[in-house]
Amino acid sequence: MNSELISPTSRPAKDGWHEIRVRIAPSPTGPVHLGNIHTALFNWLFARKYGGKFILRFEDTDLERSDRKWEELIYKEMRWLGLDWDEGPDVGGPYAPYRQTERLEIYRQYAERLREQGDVYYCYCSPEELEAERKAAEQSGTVYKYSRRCLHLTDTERKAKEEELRAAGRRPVLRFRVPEGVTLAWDDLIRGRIETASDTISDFVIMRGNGIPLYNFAVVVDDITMKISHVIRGEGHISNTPMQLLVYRALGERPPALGHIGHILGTDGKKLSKRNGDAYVGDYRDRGFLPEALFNFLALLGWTPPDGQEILSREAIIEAFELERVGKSPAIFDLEKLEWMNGVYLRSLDREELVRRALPYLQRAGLVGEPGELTAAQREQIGRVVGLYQERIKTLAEIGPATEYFFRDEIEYDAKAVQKVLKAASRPHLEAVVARLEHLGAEEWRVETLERELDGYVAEQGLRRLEVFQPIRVAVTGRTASPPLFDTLAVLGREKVLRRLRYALDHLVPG
RNA sequence: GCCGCCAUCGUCUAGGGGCCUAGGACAUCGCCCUUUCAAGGCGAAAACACGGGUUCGAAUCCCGUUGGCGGUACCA
Repeated sequence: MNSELISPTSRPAKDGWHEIRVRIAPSPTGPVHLGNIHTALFNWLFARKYGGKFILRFEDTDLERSDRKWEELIYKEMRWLGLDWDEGPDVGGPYAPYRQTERLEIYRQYAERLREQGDVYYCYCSPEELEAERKAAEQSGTVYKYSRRCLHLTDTERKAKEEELRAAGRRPVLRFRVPEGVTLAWDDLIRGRIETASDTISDFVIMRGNGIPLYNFAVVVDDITMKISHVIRGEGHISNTPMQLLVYRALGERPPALGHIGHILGTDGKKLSKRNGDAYVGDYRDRGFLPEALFNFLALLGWTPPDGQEILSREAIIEAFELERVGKSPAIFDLEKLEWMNGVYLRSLDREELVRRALPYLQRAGLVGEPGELTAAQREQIGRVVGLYQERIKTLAEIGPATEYFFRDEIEYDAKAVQKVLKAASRPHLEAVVARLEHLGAEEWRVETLERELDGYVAEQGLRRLEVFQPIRVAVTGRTASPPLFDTLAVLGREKVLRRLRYALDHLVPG
């Protein structure tokens, strides 16, 4: 058995790696999936931890689905999360180009070399013929492997096939000749040794007739030519690895260190999708999650720092990050924990920063104008409002609905709240409150004075605060739950409060 | 079907033969604080998938079973 294909398990910067070079190679065919950004994060952390390079490269050989707009989105999401890259299509680098469709000549040369060595051969089979082979294998219950009929063609047969294809306006594909009796093995950075017998692998296509390379070939050529030292990717790639090892071997190259991390799954244990939770990075931005919270949360999916700390700054995560502490089992994405963590980060923001982050969401809710057009006074007022909700929201998207009653003149009254609290029995209390508050001028409208008046009334009448406060609360906010009453009244302002109190007096329900 | 990977509370995980009557976090429940809602404090409930080995001793090592996931493409 041939076992020389072991890739190094060495730790970086400890034995002989001149430079740590890792990469993330997404295909720009759609929105950025959380799983991809998770993989990107781990690569980024690894590079940053060991002073290596983090490279961004696009695998855009799926011509049908690849689009520049998706490339732009990848840039955007990476920047949003704070994952910066040292080399990439936009910033260039010593191993440019970083887009596979611009590297076709490179693949052609490597393919040509493999052909000269006899490691690949032309295959003229049509999709229909291959399909028939597969069907036959399936029916006879044997494992499907390409028949290799094109490998054994005589010269005249080959000529004929060539003509046939040319007439149809097509060219043959290049197929890899998988050797028999070889053990393809590597010591996975996070799973230990993994082995596969080459006999279980069918001769795979490495290049289409049109010169577009296929994944298992292009990825190897890119990693070789870009001098990638460590490949950290999702466990879905484990089954591709043996084929890639074959290509490295044929090319006489030592494979990079390989590490396969677990996938991120939805709550049903299946791949993340709309059904079991949002799958794309942008979804989480829209829902009001802070990038630093998502960063922290994603880092903890499949990795834990030695001290078990959960709330960690970006710097602390880089500092503590070790591939040795990355787990191998898949992780279910727990939205509730993310929400908790987002709340923690939200609460840690200072007032000014909170306003800055909340503004886009308030705007989207139609409650405030363009950030640039706000007066200092308006900004100040927004600050007071969001301040009241800072420890009451888990995501920024909640800020609009939560604070609506501060911004609108007309508010919506929750029907159940009205039924329960705004009863005729509260009339004397509300009237007394209006009478007391009316005397307060706008300049006296402060938490202390409001507290003095309202508590004064409660004390004089020997009431419980709740009896008086809840009707007021529902009258001015439309609901039974709000920030502390005095604060709410103070921020709401004299005019809105008195107007709503009077309105409520006109609309009390029986009881 | 075949090949491969994975398997500790509902979830994320600690644990790498005795320190485990299995620890932490989220969620849940209870109590405290309290003008409501939060936040915060305290506490409770909750797991080593199953079966064989190895060993004086197994959550930790080995084998099998079961389950989940992935691959089996001229997708990446």
